[in-house]
Amino acid sequence: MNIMIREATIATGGMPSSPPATLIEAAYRAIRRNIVLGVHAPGEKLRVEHLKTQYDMSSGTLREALGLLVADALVVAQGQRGFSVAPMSVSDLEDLVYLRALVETEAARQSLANGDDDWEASLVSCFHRLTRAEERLGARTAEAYEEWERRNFEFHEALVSAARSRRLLELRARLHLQAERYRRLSALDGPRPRDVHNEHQQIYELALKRDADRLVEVLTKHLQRPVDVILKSGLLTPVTAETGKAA
Amino acid sequence: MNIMIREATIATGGMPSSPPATLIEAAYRAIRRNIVLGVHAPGEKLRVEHLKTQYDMSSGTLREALGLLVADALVVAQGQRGFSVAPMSVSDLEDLVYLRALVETEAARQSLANGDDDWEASLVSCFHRLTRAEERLGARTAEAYEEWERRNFEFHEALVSAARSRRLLELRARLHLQAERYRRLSALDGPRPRDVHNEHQQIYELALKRDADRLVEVLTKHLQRPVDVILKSGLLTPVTAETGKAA
DNA sequence: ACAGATAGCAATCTCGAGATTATTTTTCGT
DNA sequence: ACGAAAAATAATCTCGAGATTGCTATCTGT
Repeated sequence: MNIMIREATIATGGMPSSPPATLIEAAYRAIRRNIVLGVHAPGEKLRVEHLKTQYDMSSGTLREALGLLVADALVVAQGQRGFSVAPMSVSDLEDLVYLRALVETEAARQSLANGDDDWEASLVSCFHRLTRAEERLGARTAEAYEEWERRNFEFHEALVSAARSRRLLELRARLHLQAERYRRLSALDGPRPRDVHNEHQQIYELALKRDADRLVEVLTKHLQRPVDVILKSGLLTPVTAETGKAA
Repeated sequence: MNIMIREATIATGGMPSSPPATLIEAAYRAIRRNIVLGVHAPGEKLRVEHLKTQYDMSSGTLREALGLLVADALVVAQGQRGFSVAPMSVSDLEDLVYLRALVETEAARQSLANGDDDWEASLVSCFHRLTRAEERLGARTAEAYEEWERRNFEFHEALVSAARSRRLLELRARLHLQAERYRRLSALDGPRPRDVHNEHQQIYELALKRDADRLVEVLTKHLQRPVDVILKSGLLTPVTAETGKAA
């Protein structure tokens, strides 16, 4: 009846992903993508009835998909008052970046301690690809940005991939996903390719030198940067999108 | 029709909890409790059909409850092959304790940095109650143990309660919940009240002295202790309940 | 005119049956 | 007798309708 829906509404969220086996997963990815892209604004109420017409699925399926999104902290469930998109705010961003710095730096420390030759090889490879993507970023095209985003993700993933703690890596992935909405926001203001590349270069070199302490410093700054961009650009007003109609 | 089910099957999971507003939450708590208590063994397949007769609920409701438990990492969903209780293993325990140490010590650092007079007061109060509960632990009754567990929880909660990061505290709570199964296991081998009390005393004093570095040391050891107990007692065999029939 | 209460409405929560998929058992061929 | 394919079985996944709950607007009384 509505099988092609999968092909139509689903899009890989940027990172490599296996095809969705179940309808729930399909709905989950579709809604997640639309939240990250801002189609569903922060604070917006997600009425199942309305979503049913939008995604052409049954209420039960959508409910379960929303449940998965609640686990990702992209949707909040208000008791028996339905669901709504998780609000964005400056304090939430600061909290998120703080925890990401903690987790990301710890994962990096583990990686530096455990990384073998294969790890180094993949880091070298990913850094090379990232550098090329950063060069192409001058074109200011959407495709170039998409590729840079993917390469950036892969580079940071390769950096921490030698960490042994399964939970730490899962947590890192979840926080990365939560940060994606804010990342989109800071990208609107225009990135500063040169500074970003310099930081990546430092991270790369320090990682190969196994200088964990200095790497942690640079990584922390690297994660902090988008916060400053967003704050100074005023894209995120102090009180943001509570009811869904802000500037 | 079956309203009294709530009263019958639901039991507060140990920590203070508001009455469940929705049936899903009721099912969630009931199943969670049974997993923590070991009624549902690690690795056991949770067939919805079977659970339906056990909890007297509809399949949809149980599915959503299981979804919530997946978010807590107490249940794993294997694609479209149904749900099963998250397995327990030595490596999983080590991973869990490692991350708990990271999160708990970081939260403690934040608390020491931000804690005001009210925080100190609640810490003093909780430590006092915990001490009394530890004295009563000599009775070896189930009630005494239940109370000690509650006081222990409250003491550690009070310790980190001044931390500002919302996500950090939520993560901490989630990890605490995941650790509860292993805690039950180590409790079977018999606790060593004297050592535990000594550690609590140290933690208490170092917290009031705001000696973060030494507190982190003691806290880490404190969290590590149950691991040693479980390993030495052999309660957790190296290969555990993967499929129910070890390899 | 304002406050409280009641009636109506909308959305959610809950449920059981049908469709789809994975697993097991049986059967056939070599 | 052993291996592989196919049918039967059992579970899950999906769906739409009914019951319950929360919210809103109107109405009445002071």
